[in-house]
Amino acid sequence: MARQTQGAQNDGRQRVLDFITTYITDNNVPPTIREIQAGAKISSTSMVSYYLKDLEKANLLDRYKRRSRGVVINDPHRLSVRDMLSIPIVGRITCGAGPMPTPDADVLRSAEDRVQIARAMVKEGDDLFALVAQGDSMIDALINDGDIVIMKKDSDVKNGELAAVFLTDKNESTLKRVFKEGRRLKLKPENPTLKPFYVDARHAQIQGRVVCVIRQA
Amino acid sequence: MARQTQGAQNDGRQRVLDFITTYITDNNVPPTIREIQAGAKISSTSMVSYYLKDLEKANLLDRYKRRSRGVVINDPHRLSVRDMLSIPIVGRITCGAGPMPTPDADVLRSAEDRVQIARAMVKEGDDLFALVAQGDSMIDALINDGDIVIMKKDSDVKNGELAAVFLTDKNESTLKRVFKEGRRLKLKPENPTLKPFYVDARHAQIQGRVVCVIRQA
DNA sequence: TTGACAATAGAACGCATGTTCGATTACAAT
DNA sequence: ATTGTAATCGAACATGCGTTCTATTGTCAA
Repeated sequence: MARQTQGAQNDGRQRVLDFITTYITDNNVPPTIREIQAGAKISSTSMVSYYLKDLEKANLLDRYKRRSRGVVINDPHRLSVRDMLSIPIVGRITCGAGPMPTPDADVLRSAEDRVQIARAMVKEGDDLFALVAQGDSMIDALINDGDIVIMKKDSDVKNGELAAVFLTDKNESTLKRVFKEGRRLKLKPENPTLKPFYVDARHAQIQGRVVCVIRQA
Repeated sequence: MARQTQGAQNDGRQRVLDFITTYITDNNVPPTIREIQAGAKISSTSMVSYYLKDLEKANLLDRYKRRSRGVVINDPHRLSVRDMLSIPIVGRITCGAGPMPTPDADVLRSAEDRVQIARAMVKEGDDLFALVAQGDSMIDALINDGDIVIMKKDSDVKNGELAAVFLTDKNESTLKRVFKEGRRLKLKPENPTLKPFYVDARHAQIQGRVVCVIRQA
């Protein structure tokens, strides 16, 4: 059974751990020993050090020795800013007439609206931009009005990837799964109830590959 | 025109700013003056201080006086851990027979798989859980096999919200926009090409509201 | 009780780190 | 050249902050 003091000690330990956690999320910086002492109501810095050593042994946190604010929470679920991407929304897609807006450097930088997504959600983090779907014209790609489509700029895609294709003869863009079949492209709607169709590869121009679709309620 | 030295100074300033930015994303902690000095190749700590004062005046960063590592980048695009949510994936939905898995406390805590999304993406951050769509049975909700559906647990929804409804007489769940019309519910597919249908409110049980749908390529 | 040991205090020690300041150099305008 | 100002340097100074050490108390087992 647990000793009486064990309870008190765990209390202190827990308070320290909790304080550090909330302090980091609030301040984006770990606290100092003395800040922990004050915030977690510990009676002395040596007690904080004592608990810290304990928590480190229990693998609940890591420490950088002799470095100021050198304590990090050891939680696999814990997120860091590295895990997030902020992607500029460069325009709208109608999937109707005309090519879709392509992002140049200026637009990317000046973009006010952005989507934040987890880096884990996409394989590659470069050359990404986002578009807002407009209208019902992309139902067959399972994309609804208002959906945010995150794309990677690319002029070529692998077989079976969902991509934006500009059809020069029809002067319109469309989102389909692309399969190269000799001189023609098979364009397969994302909607499995619809049939694929075929176009001449010379009249099709790949604009980018769909990386992620986000629909907010 | 700019002076010759102006260029050199801006170089230093820029190097300092860049170093701080990358240091923070790498270490989750701002650097010390001397770390900046070494990392940005500045010749003395007083020069770092000089640049820092400049950058602060230019509103590119904020500082906490006399605090170790007391420098923060002032970038509205910059994210912090507060901006993110980590949502447990509690199971799969087939939208076929049976109710969909509902999350109890145990499942939530033990969930290994999680989705990270920006807090800005959802209005409320509590009581969220995620499901992975399975099969093609939710095409009329514009949800595809493998999509991640983020839901808020709730037994009631506002008119017009996309919700998971369990139909007791058919013993199956479905995702539809729900409109209360007296004693019956209008269930409208998210797919605008499909017609809504009606059920008796006594045979329908709302399980939660769809907050966000994420499709990865 | 007594011995062993965890828990606690308090303070001092020493390196880490932000700050300051006088001296020096570089450059542009006069 | 001269002068004013920005840029730079080096070093000292003053805290900030982690660490350590000794002494004391509390608790359990024998």
